[in-house]
Amino acid sequence: MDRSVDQPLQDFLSGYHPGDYPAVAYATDVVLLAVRDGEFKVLLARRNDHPDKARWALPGGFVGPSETALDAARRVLQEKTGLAAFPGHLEQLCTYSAPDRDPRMRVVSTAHIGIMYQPPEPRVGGGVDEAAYVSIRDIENDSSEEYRLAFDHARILADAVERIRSKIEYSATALEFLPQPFTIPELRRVYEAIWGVSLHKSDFKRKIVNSAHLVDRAGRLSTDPNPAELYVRGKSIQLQPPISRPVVSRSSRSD
Amino acid sequence: MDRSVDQPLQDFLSGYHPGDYPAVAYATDVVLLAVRDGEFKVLLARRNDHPDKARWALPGGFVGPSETALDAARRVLQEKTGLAAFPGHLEQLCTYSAPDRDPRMRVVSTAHIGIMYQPPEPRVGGGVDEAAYVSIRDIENDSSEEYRLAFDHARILADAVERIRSKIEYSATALEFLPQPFTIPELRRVYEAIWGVSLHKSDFKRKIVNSAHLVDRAGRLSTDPNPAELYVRGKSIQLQPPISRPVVSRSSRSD
DNA sequence: GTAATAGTGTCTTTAAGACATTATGGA
DNA sequence: TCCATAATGTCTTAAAGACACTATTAC
Repeated sequence: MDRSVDQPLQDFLSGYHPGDYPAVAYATDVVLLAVRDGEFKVLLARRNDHPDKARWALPGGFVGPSETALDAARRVLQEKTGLAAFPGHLEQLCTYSAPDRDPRMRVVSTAHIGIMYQPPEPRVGGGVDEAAYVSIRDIENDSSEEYRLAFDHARILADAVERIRSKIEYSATALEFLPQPFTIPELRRVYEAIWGVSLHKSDFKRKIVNSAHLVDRAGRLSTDPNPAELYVRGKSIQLQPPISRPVVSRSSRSD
Repeated sequence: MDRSVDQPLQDFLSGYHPGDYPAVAYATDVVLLAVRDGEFKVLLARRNDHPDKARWALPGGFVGPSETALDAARRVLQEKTGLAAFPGHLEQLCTYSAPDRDPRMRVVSTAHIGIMYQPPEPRVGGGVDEAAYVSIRDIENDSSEEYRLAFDHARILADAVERIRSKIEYSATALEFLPQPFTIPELRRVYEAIWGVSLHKSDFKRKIVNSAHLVDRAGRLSTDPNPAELYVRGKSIQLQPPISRPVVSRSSRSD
């Protein structure tokens, strides 16, 4: 336990001496998730410089001196999507602090999960030549090196995906993937895309509609063949009792 | 959106220029939770210097240059408990990055939750005069200023407590508060202390024992009046189906 | 004996899971 | 007419929640 700059608890609690603490670069990485074309996808940008040149990476950036990490994540999303204000859900995922996670210098990064409905085509430029929404399943089942992400971003993405797959079991998070109003079958397809399974229609509807104050009815105005009833979010952010995720969680649907 | 050092995404993805990024001090705060004397408690240390002099605070410290935040949290716990190796459960909670959360300078802190069985009396010294395990309920119901914590530690503690109250519903986390082996009634008292409710004995036992591979039987060796059966952790880290927390979550039990 | 605690059994209500059936409108 | 999709109804099995009861030992 002999560390060169091993700053014990007491220094933090009883006073500090400017310069005694190790400084780090503080950044954020953003996992923007969406269901596009019936598939669970993530926004990636291809690196065009070393290290990990030409690999796919999560969008990210440094946190400014007057920003919180959440502010910085929101700004990164605005820049990448081109939207004036990021309209979706944004939450903190986890902080990655391995000293060697970036070979250039010490960068501590607080990753965030963003969720929005139908994000526009990503912006390129400013040093990024290629950005795209990539299928999560393609990344998970990647046997080539095509989708081996830069830095520790594979780990970050896996953590984000698992967080969301778990969270939609017991919360209203899945509604973030849809516009308002939405139909129950649309919501079911969100679950099916995220979990990679197919769900029974009637059981699914019963669970959603019976969960207290999760969704409220909002008429029936769709122009579909057989128009489904419309719903909007209710005041509850919990799905109780939870909807249980089938055991298989990847590559088990229509392939 | 005019920020003085507003480092856009492209700088991070396409290269960097040393010195262009804002440096921060990186720290960890630790919420060490335990059930002691039948009460849900947290380890606090009283500050003996400004700012927030004489207020209770969470133990914490800077993250060393070769440490992860988790390493630093483990080290802080070793120092505070006096144990050679922290024997309990340790997980990341959340990162707090408000620019003004410490009035002295910018300190970004990744908070952690520690859980252990029967932590020893905390160590004092090294600039800390008083450290104690304080009842969560006393903090939550504090009408005086006695337990107004330093910095943003009230928020961190509230987040940690809610995380654990929620997590024991669906995971094996509650077992971390007990030694091995343990009895079902002991485990029930852990739930009762954390949630601040009383639970039905038979229903509780049925849920725990029926949850697949959560606990395994390990004989009956207790010296209690009517010795209860002993159990050890099973291989499952999930409690499925979850055990639902009663609606009231504070100050509703024996007071 | 009484009190305290551990454990068992059971009954009712509720939800889950599977599946059959009806309704609507387009190709 | 056939097909795709939305919605309803129902039947069986399993779990939740409430509660009654027995067993063991300290006092």
